[in-house]
Amino acid sequence: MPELPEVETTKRGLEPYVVGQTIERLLVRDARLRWPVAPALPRQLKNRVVQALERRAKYLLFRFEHGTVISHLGMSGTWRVVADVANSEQDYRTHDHLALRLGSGDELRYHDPRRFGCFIFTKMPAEHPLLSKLGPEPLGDCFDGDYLFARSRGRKAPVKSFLMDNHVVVGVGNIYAQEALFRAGIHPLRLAGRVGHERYHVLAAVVREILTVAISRGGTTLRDFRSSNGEPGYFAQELNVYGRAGERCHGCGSVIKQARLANRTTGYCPTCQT
DNA sequence: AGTTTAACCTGGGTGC
DNA sequence: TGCACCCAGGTTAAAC
Repeated sequence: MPELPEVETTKRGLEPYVVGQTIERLLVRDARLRWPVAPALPRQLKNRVVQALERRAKYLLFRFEHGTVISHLGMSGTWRVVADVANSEQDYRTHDHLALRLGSGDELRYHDPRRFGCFIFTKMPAEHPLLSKLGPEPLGDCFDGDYLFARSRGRKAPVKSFLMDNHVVVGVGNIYAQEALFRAGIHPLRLAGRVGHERYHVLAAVVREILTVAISRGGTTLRDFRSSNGEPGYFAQELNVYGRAGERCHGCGSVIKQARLANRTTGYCPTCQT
């Protein structure tokens, strides 16, 4: 589920429930996430106050006075808020791996069937390997066509791989990489170093627009964090190539093709994308 | 150093 | 029903 827009939506949804709250208890029901949840973590967080909840790339950052929890949703992670938890403590669902009991009486529960997510505490987040090498935010000021053009010179990887590289720019996942390249008219297999300045200008603008629109969609589908999440709609109606192999291009009517790139399915229009 | 590949997991769908 | 396979919104570490 989580691409950048959903992580952002999750962050905005949790924020009012968690910021300023004291962690009364962290319950680790299953520590086997991408990296095991440290046995010391419940003790480290007990009675600490969440100063802020932020997003960097697809990471959620729980800020405390003494450090930061770096959390990721992996491929299948979700958070939800359970209100008045004293009366519903036993209704944990399968794959509810973490439970954060808050001073308010609410409980934040982390659910992740595939367990690709993580929940790591560090005192120096800026130096943490997971964060220190990340590229700029796609919705931030540093990301534009000039930047992409400069970074891509000499690169021989396909432009789609380049766009999905977290060292280049963060938050562009498999769906939005495909959709952005379609809208920019760029073939996903074209070498990054052989895409021109003007096309990178278009690509950067399109990435921004797609993510911005998707965030607005996520905000509507995931607004109620106190009930179980409905499946996000992602803007299924606006999808042009993702999951559409064999169907007709919305632009020209050609049959959408599919390629395998870095083990990821990649749809594209052989006519519109060059 | 840049690029590709394998690996981490569960669950849902498909085909035999 | 069962089973064997393939696929899935991500990312790192290892291998070319």
